[in-house]
Amino acid sequence: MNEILEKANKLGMKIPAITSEEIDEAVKPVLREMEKNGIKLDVKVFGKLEKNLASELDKLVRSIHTLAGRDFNVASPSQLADVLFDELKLPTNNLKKTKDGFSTAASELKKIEDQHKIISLILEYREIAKLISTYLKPLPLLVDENSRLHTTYGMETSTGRLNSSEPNLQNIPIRGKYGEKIRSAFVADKGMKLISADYSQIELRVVACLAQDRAMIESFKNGDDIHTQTAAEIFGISLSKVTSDQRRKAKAVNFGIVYGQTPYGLSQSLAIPIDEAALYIKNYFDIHTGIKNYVNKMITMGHDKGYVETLFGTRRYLPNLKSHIRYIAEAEERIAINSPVQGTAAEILKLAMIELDKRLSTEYRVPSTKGAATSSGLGTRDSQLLLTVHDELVVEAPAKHADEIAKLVKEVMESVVTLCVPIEANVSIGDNWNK
DNA sequence: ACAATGGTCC
DNA sequence: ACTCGGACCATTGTA
Repeated sequence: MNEILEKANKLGMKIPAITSEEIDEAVKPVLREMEKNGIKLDVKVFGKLEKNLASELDKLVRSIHTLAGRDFNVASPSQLADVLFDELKLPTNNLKKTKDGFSTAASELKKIEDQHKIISLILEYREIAKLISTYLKPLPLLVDENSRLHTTYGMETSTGRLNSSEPNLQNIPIRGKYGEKIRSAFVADKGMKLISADYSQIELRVVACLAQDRAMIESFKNGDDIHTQTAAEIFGISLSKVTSDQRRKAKAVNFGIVYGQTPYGLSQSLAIPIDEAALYIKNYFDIHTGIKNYVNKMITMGHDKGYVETLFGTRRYLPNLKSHIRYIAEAEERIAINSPVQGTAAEILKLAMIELDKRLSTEYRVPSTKGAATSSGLGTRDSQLLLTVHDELVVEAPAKHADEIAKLVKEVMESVVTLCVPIEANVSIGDNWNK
């Protein structure tokens, strides 16, 4: 048993006596089953959306060419940079540079969005082109005879997370103008429902416990809105005075904590001055001394042992920690901070998958030898795990028993480990992945 | 075939 | 001078 686990159990957390290697062995067959199950895609919805967006895209290209004064390939960053910065002479003050010339990344273009009408059109072009080329066109070509998509899950990431490829079903759009529409095309089969369950702030809860951060543990125990709580702390105001913009900034601070926060990184993600970002971080660490200690501890451990590890013992080796090139060493420090958190969260989800698969097959699955209902009253089809997206599980279940199975999913996810704070899963039932 | 750039997700 | 953690994939443009 590793140090972290020993200490965790002493602190009253109930952590199963199992190693990361054993978790991985046990989750493998579950993954193979999920791959075989697949998820149904409503190809018609995709077809209609593609048609509509293709014509949108066409209009956008024409408008962009008109505003530019000539035809060019909007999808080419180098041609686009020529048009924007050489020909239209848009300001390049705060813009990041690439190897040759200025960046045309969306985050950079947003800084000059009010300088020319063409910018917002380009951003819209990019959004739509992305959806068509990455999702709307390729995915329908991959469905089987039952219109189901089958991904391949891998376990070779450096933190212990799972990955999904061919196709990747872990980056299906959810935000933006068309995210919901795309997700709604992932549907339950006839007579079935999709149950989607995601952990709420699992990584922050994990780091609160790994770091034994008093303030954060208190917040989670109280069931506070963690981002509002953080806003009150870093702005030095009372909870009721927190504005939505302050909450947004605090949310970025909380995300940053898990990534190994730097003033520069926070300033980039919020598009604010570095000084301002540095102040937020300072204020945060003044209150969250546990987190501050955790950060130092992981870096020290990385230096002493050459690796850091998760609750269940997944190791991340850190050969670059002693690099004399500053930014290389600093990047490795952020990895040292993030890996135990991201990796532990991944282990918790794997444990939930293993347990849920077990419960679904013993309690809610029709024996394959018979087509008839069982004593549990289920119909002729199984309930089954379909997808895993880092902190989310998607299950397909007979409509008649969706409520019951949704309760089981939530129960399993929330009790598979007992951390120092409650872990909460939000569950929804619907005909598609949207809800 | 491969690197660079950009973008989607957690 | 210059970066935030982990993935996968599309397109462009060069080799």
